[in-house]
Amino acid sequence: MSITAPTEIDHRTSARDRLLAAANELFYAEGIQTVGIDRIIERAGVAKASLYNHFRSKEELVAAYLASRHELTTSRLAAAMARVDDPREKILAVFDAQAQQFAQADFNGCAFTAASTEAPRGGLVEAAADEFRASIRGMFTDLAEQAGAADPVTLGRQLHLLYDGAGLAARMDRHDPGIAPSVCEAAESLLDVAVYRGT
Amino acid sequence: MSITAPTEIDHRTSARDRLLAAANELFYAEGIQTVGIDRIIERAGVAKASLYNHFRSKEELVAAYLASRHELTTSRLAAAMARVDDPREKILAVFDAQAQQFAQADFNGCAFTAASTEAPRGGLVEAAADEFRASIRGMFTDLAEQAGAADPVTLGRQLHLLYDGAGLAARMDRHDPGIAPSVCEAAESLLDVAVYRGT
DNA sequence: TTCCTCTCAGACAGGTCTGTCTATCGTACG
DNA sequence: CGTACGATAGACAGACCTGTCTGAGAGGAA
Repeated sequence: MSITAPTEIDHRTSARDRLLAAANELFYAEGIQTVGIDRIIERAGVAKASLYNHFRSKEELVAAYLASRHELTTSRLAAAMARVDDPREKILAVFDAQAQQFAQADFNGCAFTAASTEAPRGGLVEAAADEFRASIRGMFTDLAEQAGAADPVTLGRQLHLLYDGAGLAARMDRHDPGIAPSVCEAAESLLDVAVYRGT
Repeated sequence: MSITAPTEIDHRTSARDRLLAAANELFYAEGIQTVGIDRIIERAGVAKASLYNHFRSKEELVAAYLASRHELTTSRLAAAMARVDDPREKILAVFDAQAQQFAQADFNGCAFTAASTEAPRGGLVEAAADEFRASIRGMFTDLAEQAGAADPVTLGRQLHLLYDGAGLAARMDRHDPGIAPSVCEAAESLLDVAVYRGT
């Protein structure tokens, strides 16, 4: 855990990007309340006035951090789905991509869930979380429909439940390696029953 | 909630109980970081010195709050399970009891999950969360075995994943009424596949 | 009575935080 | 060359936090 230079700060990149990178690292690893503005600007190598020049408040910085997470996660899932053709395999590819995240050393659960428990209700964080969840939900519902589920809305919901539970358990149980296989098995079971195909 | 009897001992436990009740309300509804000691003692009608007479620190008060939650939740689930005989119905009774919690107006997700995202790693909160999760996991594994699952450990894990996901989704999606039925259906599907019984 | 213990109300210290402001520095551009 | 602008370092205000301490009150026990 080298405090000195965990990430090389490239002063050619804009102050805004450096702030977002620092926010990503620190907010995700340690939480929003415990990481103060001073730590962000120190890591980013940026003056405090510059931060408040790019973002009106800490909450806006948090919202930008979540927006970047949203983009990163959905594009990663989209890439995983694009690698296969069969809808059923696309669903499994999503859970596979999720499992790869669990294996990362810096994995710390869903950023939106964590931010939502720390932020006040009705703010920018809640809005960002709602948007993210709607996106994931839509993805699963579409996949359920393509896979031929009799009730795509319900199967989409169930897959989302599984996705949520997996992310939460992986954080709470600290990378328990037994989670990922159980998740994939469960997804297949839910699929089988919903598509009425038998095992 | 014991009625106050004017003995010395009851006065002592009364202050402690009032503090725990206040902690339960405020920590659960608003989070641990955002609720300060002053709000706790004001709600409990207790002096600050009395709080630090009963608990060495805020973290210890939080740990006591989580311990009371642990006891409350596990006894509620045990009562729900005791009402039926068939192991399969016991499993559904657990998810039914959980769904009843979702319907409560003050439901705000899993207290252990929330506390864990706010607390530093390696403290009393993490220990309490680990204990709680192990208890729930053991319950599901036992039920899976009683239900005749071919692989009770895996089914127990999957039911736990479902339980986690349901609690998380119910908070993030703000009591979406579609969650509970989907959870029960999913539990049945997982059971059916694991017990090899067909639908 | 006197003592002893618990309680209350609140001041206080020492630290944190966000957001604003000043004052200086470097550099691009007219 | 001169000017304008963005960035920097850091002080500052105002609010919050936890945990300690003081002083006083109430009630049971010797």
